[in-house]
Amino acid sequence: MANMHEIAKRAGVSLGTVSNVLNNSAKVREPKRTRVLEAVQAAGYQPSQLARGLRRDTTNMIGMIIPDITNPFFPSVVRGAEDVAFSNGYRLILCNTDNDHAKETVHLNELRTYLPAGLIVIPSNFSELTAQAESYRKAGTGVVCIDRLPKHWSGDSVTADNKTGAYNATRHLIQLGHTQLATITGPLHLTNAKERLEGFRRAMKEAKLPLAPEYAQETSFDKQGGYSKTQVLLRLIPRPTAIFAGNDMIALGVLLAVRDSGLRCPEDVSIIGFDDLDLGETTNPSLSSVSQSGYQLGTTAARLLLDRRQGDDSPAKHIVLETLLKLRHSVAPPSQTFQISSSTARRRSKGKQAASPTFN
Amino acid sequence: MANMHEIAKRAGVSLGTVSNVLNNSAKVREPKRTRVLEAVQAAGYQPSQLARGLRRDTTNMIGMIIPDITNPFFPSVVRGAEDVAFSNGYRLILCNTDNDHAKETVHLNELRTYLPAGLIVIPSNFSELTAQAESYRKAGTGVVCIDRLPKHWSGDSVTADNKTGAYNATRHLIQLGHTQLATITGPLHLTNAKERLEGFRRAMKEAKLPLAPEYAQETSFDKQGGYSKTQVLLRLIPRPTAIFAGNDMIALGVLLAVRDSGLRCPEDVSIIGFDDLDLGETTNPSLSSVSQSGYQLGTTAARLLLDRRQGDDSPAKHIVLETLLKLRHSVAPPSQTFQISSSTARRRSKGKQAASPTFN
DNA sequence: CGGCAAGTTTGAAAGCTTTCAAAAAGACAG
DNA sequence: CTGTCTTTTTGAAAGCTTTCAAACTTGCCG
Repeated sequence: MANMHEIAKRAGVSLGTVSNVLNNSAKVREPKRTRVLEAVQAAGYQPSQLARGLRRDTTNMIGMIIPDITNPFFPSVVRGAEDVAFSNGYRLILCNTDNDHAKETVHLNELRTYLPAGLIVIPSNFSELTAQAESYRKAGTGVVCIDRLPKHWSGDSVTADNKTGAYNATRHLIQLGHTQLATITGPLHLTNAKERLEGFRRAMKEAKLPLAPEYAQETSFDKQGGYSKTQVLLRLIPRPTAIFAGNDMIALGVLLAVRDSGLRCPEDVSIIGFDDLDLGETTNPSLSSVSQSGYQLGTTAARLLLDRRQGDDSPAKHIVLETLLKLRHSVAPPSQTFQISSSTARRRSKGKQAASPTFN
Repeated sequence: MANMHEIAKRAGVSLGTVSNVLNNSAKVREPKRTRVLEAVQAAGYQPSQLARGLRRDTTNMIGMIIPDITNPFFPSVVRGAEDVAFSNGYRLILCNTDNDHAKETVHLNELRTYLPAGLIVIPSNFSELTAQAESYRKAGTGVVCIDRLPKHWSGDSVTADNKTGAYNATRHLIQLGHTQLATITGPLHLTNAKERLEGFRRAMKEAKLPLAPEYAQETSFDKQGGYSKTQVLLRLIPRPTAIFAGNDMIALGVLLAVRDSGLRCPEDVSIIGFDDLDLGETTNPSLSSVSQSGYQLGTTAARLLLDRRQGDDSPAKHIVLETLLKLRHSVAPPSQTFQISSSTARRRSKGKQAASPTFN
C-alpha cells in the first residue's frame, strides 16, 4: 500500500501538508489542497491506523467485552454499540469472557496495548473490572459498564431499570389475583439478578403477601436452571400459581418444566420472564416478559463513551433505561381450586415428573 | 504504561535483548534472561500491539465481516471463530454489513490499514469481495469466505453442504408420502439459497414429481418473507401439503402463516427449515430442520486462516461441512383428503386469512 | 518599495517495536 | 596466552503517522 511519503511526492508537497489535509488540522491553501486530495484518490491511499494510533496515542477501536455472543440477549447489545461506533468512525473488537474473570482479565490487559478509544464491558462473574479499569482511567480511556455492575463500580454505567421492571411484572400477577407467587432468580451475585429479586420482593411486600424462602430459588441464567428449579417449586405446598423468572431463558425452562409436569401454562401456572427475547414470541403459549432494549443499552453505552472522548468530564453517569411489561399468553388469573385439581389430575398421568399437589 | 526501553534499563540489557526474550527470537543466556523476565513482571509490561504490528507488518487481529450479528444464525459462527482465534492469541474485529456491499467495502478498505492477520467474511448481497480480496492476497493476508460465496470466488471457503441437506429433507418429505411439495427459498443470488433449491429440485426430479414454478417462491431470509409467501402457496390448487423453507426464519414465518390460515402443522402442512436454530425447538410444534453447525463454520474458517499463516500455501480449499436432518414435530405424513377437509373446515372459520382449499 | 504581521508550509522528531549487521564475549585449540 | 570460531549482545534503522517549532509566503500599510 501507498504511504504518506508517496502521496507527498506525487502532490509535490511536504509530509506535514498531507497530514494537514487529511486531518483538517491546519488550513492548506487551494492549489496544494486539491493536489493532495487527487493524489490520495489516485493512489487509493488510506492512512495506516496502526501508525496513526501509535502517534496519536489512541485508536478508533472500542473494546467490547461480553460474556458470550451466543447468549440471545447480547447480539442486539453488540449491534447497538457497533451501529453508533461505526457511524462515528469507530470499530469494535469483540471479546467473549464466558463469565470467567480470568479470561476477562486477559482481554483487559491486552486491549490496553491497542490504545483503544474506550471499553464497553458486561462484567463477568466476580469481575475484577473495578481494579483493572483504574489503569484505563489513568490513561484517559473511558470504560462504560453495562447490564450489570462489578463490585464497587463507580464509573459510567448503563443498566435497565431491573427493580421497577420486576416490580411491575410481579404487581401485574398480583392484580390478576395470584397469591402464591414464586420467583427463580439468576445468580444473586450479579447486580441485575439481585435488583430483579428486590423488585419482586417489594411488590410482594406491598401486597402483604408472605414470601417463604423456598419460593425464591436462585440458579444460573439458563434453560436448565429454570427447568430444575421449577421442578422444585412445583413440589411445594401450596404450589405456586405464578412464577416470575429472572430472565427469558429461565422462563423457557419454567415453561418446559410446567409442561412436562402435566400442568398447563397459563391455566395452572402463569409465567413472566425478563428481557423479551424474540424466542419468547414463538413459544406456545407465547411468553410474557419485562422488555428491555439490548440495542438501546448498546447505543447508549457507545454514545456515552464518545461523549467522554469529546471531552465530557462530568462526574460518573449512571444511566438507567426504562423497561416495559409485554403481556402475551403465558399469564392469566389463577384458576379456581377445583378447576386446577381436575385439569392437573387429567394431565398429570402423562407427565414424567408429576408434581405432588395438595389442595387445601 | 511502561515501554521496552524501561524494561531494558531495569534489566540492564539492550533493547534487542528484551525483544529476543519476549519473542524467543534468539537465545539469551541465563543471567540476563531472567533479569528481563523479572523486569517485565515487576513493571507489568505488555508490548504495544500497535508498534509491534507496525514493525512486523501484521497484527494479531482477524477481521470478521458478517451481515448482522442480530440474525440468530451468526452468533455461533462468530463464537466459533473467536474461540479458535483467542486460543491462538488472535482477536476479532467484528463488522456488520447489513448485507450492504457499500458498507462491506468500507470495512474491507479500512481493515486493511490495521494489517490484520486475516479476514473471515460472510459476503453481503452483490458483494464485491472477489475484487477487493485481491489486494489482501497480494499483501499475503488470507481471506476465507464462509456460508455463501460472492461471484467468481476462487479463494478459500467453508460452507455447509446445502445441496445434500436440502435433498435429504425433501426426500424425507417425499418418503412420508407427500406429493404436493413447495419450497420458499432465500434470495437466489445467494449461493446457499440457490444450492438449497437445487437440492430440493433434485429430490423432486428423482421422485418424478413435477414442480410448477409457482411452487417455488423466492423471498428474503426472514419471518416476514416466509409468512407472505406461505399465504401465496396456501392459495394454490392443489394446496401443498409440505413446505421446505430456505432457512428457519422463513420456516417460522411459514408456521405462523399456516396457523393463521386456520390450518394445522403438521396435520395439514409439514414444514422443514434449514439451520436448526435454537428457537425451532421451542415453537409449537417444534420445527424440523436441516442442522448445520454455525460454530463449526466459524472454527473451521479460523483454523484455515491460521494454517495459511503458518505457511500453508496449497491451492485454495473449499471445505464443505455436513448437515444433519433433525426431525421434530413439524412433519408428518399427509392426511387423507377428507380428513384434511374436515379439520380445515372446523378451524378455518377462526383464521383471519383463510385459504381457499379445493379438494379433488 | 520596505517592513511587518498573519497565514502557510516544511521537515525533523517522536511514538514503540522488531530486525539485522556489527561488535563483544565466550569457548576452545595450539 | 593468543588466535580463531561460535555464540550472544548491541544499538541504529525502519515501519508510518502526527506534531510543532522554524522557515517561508503573502498581504497590507505607509
